[in-house]
Amino acid sequence: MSKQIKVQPDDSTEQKIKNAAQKVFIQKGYSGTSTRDIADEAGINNALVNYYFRSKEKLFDIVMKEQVTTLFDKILPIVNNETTTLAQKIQAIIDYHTEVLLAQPGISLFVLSELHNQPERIAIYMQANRGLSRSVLARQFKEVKPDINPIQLIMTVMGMILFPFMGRYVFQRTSGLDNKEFDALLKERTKLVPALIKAMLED
Amino acid sequence: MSKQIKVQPDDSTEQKIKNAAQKVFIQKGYSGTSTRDIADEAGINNALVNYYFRSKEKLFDIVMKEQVTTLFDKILPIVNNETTTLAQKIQAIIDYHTEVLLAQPGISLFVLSELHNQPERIAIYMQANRGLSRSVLARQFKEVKPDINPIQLIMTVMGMILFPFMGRYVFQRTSGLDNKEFDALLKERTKLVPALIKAMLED
DNA sequence: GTCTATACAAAGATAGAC
DNA sequence: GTCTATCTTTGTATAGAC
Repeated sequence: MSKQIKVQPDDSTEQKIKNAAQKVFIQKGYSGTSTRDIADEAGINNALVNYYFRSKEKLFDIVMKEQVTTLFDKILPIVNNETTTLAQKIQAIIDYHTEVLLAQPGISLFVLSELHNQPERIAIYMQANRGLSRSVLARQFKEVKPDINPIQLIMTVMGMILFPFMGRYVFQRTSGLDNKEFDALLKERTKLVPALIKAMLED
Repeated sequence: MSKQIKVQPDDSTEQKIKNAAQKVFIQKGYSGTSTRDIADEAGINNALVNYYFRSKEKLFDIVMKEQVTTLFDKILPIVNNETTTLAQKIQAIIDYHTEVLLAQPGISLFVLSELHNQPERIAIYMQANRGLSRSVLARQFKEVKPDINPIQLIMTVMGMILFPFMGRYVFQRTSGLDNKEFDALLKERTKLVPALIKAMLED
């Protein structure tokens, strides 16, 4: 009698294709990926990619939109929270991005790279455009540092957190650290970076 | 009698192809670029690409190696200078990268992206591997901050400088600034970033 | 050295059988 | 809904004329 009531199956063919597409697109980029790669990764016939998503481009749009949302749109509630301090917001952004990227390390490089390769499509992906510079965070920053554009703060925080993930391969090589040790370094940055920003705000 | 003595012509067909390849590869990435794109950009027949460089892959290797050198290897003399202070080194790195990227804004995203897409070829491109962590700069940093891995400093500095160039399109959009204004912001960072790092070293 | 023409392979997409 | 087979386009590379 405890029958499941029509749960969306996460192992439906459509979902399998989407998951596979996300993985392969992030790894190889749009033009480096063939629809056959995706079909192979999903373990299904290559004709089904077109059957479910009409074209490679449409499937890519879906994946890309999701990653842009994860990277940018989801921090909007944080930066527009009226009840938190500036320092709390920064810490929250740092913690969020670190958590996301530890789970899916490739997305920041993927998103920025594809936006660079296809700037004419940026409008399709980015919706919350002026979200950052008109945010509560920007207003709070201006009260402390009226001479500095708030975008400088955003770029600084994001650069310090995201960049090590984007260049991980290089940095891990030059430092000789293994995966576990480097992960520890990345987590250490969730404390190191706020300390730096604190100095920026007080000085 | 004042005859030029065999100057390498920068407008030779071979050079035109290399210049075109650099431009197109940086714009579209390896797999997004066709040899016809390169030939068109160079204004020559597409057969000549293979004639001069044997294959797309070999041509790419040449371009890529050059960009990696520009981005990483060329700062080695700076970080290994025995006569400069830590703060001077950091300022020099910042000034160098800012200058390079203002002239050629795409290279950091290009290099990191291709290294990510083709990690198995990283050995071909990166030679000065342990250069950073065994540098004079690393030694000097350890004297001030023995508890922090010097790679944290490197990642922080590079992240703060390079990241705004990598996400320029996004940030310019969210800030509503035009090209000139955003360039000014980028230059402002050559002073803003060292001030932050100073706080990191003193605290 | 440079061009035209073309061979050859890879990739996106569709038709039609099951 | 899923498969096989195939059409078409695009892209890499080479042969051969000039």
